[in-house]
Amino acid sequence: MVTLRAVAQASGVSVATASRALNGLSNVDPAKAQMIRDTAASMGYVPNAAALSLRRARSGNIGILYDDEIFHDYYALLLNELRVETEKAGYDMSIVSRIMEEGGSFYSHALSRNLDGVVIMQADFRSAEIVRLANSEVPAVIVDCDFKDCNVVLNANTESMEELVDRAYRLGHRRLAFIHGQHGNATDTRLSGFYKGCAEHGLTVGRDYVIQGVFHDKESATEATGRLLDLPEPPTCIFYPDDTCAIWGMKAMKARGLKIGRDISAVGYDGIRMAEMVEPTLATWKQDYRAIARRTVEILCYNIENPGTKTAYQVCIRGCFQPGESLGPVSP
Amino acid sequence: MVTLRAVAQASGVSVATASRALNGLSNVDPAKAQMIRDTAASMGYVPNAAALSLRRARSGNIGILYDDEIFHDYYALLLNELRVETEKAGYDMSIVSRIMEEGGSFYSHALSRNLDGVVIMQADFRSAEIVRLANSEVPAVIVDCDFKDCNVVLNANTESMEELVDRAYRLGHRRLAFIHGQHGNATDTRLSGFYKGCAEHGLTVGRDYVIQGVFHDKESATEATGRLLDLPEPPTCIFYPDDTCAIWGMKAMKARGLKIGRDISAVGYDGIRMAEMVEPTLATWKQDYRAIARRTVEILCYNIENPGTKTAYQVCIRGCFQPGESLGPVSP
DNA sequence: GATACTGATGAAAACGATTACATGGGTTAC
DNA sequence: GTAACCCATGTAATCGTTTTCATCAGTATC
Repeated sequence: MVTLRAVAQASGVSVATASRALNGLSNVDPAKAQMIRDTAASMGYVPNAAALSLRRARSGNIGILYDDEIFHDYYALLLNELRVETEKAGYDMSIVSRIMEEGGSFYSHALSRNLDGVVIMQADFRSAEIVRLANSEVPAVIVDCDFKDCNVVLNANTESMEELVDRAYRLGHRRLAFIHGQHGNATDTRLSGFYKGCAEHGLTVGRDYVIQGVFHDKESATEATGRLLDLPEPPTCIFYPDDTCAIWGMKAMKARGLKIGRDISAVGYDGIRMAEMVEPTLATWKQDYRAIARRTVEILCYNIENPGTKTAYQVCIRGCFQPGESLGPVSP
Repeated sequence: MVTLRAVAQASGVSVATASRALNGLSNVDPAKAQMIRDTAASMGYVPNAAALSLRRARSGNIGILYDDEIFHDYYALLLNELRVETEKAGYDMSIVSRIMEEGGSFYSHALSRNLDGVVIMQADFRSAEIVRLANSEVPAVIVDCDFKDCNVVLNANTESMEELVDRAYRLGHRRLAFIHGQHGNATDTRLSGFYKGCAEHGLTVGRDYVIQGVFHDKESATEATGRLLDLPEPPTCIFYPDDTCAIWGMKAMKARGLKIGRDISAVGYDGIRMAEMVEPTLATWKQDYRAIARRTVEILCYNIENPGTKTAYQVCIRGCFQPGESLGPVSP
């Protein structure tokens, strides 16, 4: 590790001058500055991040927090965009999960690591720990969970569900079912959009038509789909908590010999890549991953660069309907 | 940020004693030590990682390096397991991609960030930069590329392709085609396994039956599949560079009215989750993501904890065949 | 009772950078 | 010719830890 001191010695100047030259400060003789920069480059000098971080209480690191299961497509896609944006903004991205907790906490971890800011991407939003972190002095942005007095970037769950219902309605569907995920912000807002959309068209939603499932889960999707299809008056269109569930659901439909898009329709959520790969292609709601990441990092950076001014942005990213063969006109 | 000095003052001892107490060193009065620990806890003291890192030239950070496209399932799954393992080993995981490069390099980035070690997960392995990093004093493990004198964790590409060919052969397939990815370690070793497997069974492989495609790419998979099916004597079984390509290929087959698993067989690679979700399910080679990650981190940690002893482990992770409906007996 | 030893504690250096302040030579102004 | 000023440069403090070394009281040994 070649230090600034070494560069200074090699250049025959003090560390102060070397530092100034390398940082391009004005008050140093241009010729000498160039010489210093050259020697630094030739020696392969790179500033020590730890020293910098110590000196200016800034680490240049942004932490991405989540519980687990990063590999689901939604998270993978989002994470990828977050990485692009954080790097664009000049930060490194550390992903921190829960496993390391042996008495440690997200909050103290953030503090100890000097994380300049954190993105809470997926977590048990009801845990005291998350609440503490979100309301602490550490700049934070929460994705897809509506926290009071915090920066949140939300998906327009209610509006999107409404639009999906509307699209189904306009294709003639009148008996709509919704298999939703575990309760929480995302599910609750989606449910609300679902009911709202139905109400707007004067559709009654039977109690049996709304089933709680499990996000990304094969068994639950298969079972719930079966239960709906067994109803005396089965739905003509089923909404799923996410694309993965929808695809498993479609498998269950096919297994019963139903022709998807004609006998029955299926609608996913998230717009993962698989949606266009399955057959039939899955109609779904495509999240705008790039926009989510961009706004998240934007807000986070603003909070980092303006310490003291705690903001509470509430941004909503809409996304858009992604057509697919799985949603067809209701058969007469 | 509550510092050690503050804790020491509050406890009425020197920072040295406070440090010793918190680190559980023996030479401090037990009662006093407990008192110090209590005050530290009550004040919410957390050690400053930057200071630690500066003091002990260790950051507790492991860097995961790759070019881009982290969101493909293979990388997402691997990344997830890597995270689990690094956290188990007590490290944080930073993902570093290429975008930040504005004259900066992976190598100097690793140096400046005090990264204790790096995993080179995906990159242009021919670039001078990667070669320099891999051969530098920074502990490094390379995944799925065979570097001389470096720690590498490889997939048993040759053996797995051989086994896949053998399985197809035993199902009666005699005309095997291989759409492979861009050249590089993975592709070359797979090709070698493919030819070896064919040779063992005395199969001749026509020049037209081996096509260079593009990893994870829809267009290339579709086009190459079409080209193979248009041959006067089309293959009875097509191997693909990865599952994504195989799935697109299957779509092309279906589009021609072929019944997959009977008229034609398709075999993927990687064993991503989508493989069991498509219809027909995709026969593929399932990577042992957990084992890859475990060994990678294990070797990396060994190198970190034994500085100076540069190892050059060559570990091979086998994975296993994952059956699927897409590979069936050849029709008579 | 003097000497050596032990064990707890504190003072201070060190890690590698930035930066406030001091210094000193050269220029300008009267 | 002297005062005032400017600009380049160096000295040293600082960030929060760990750790070496010194100190000092108490105890054991002869």
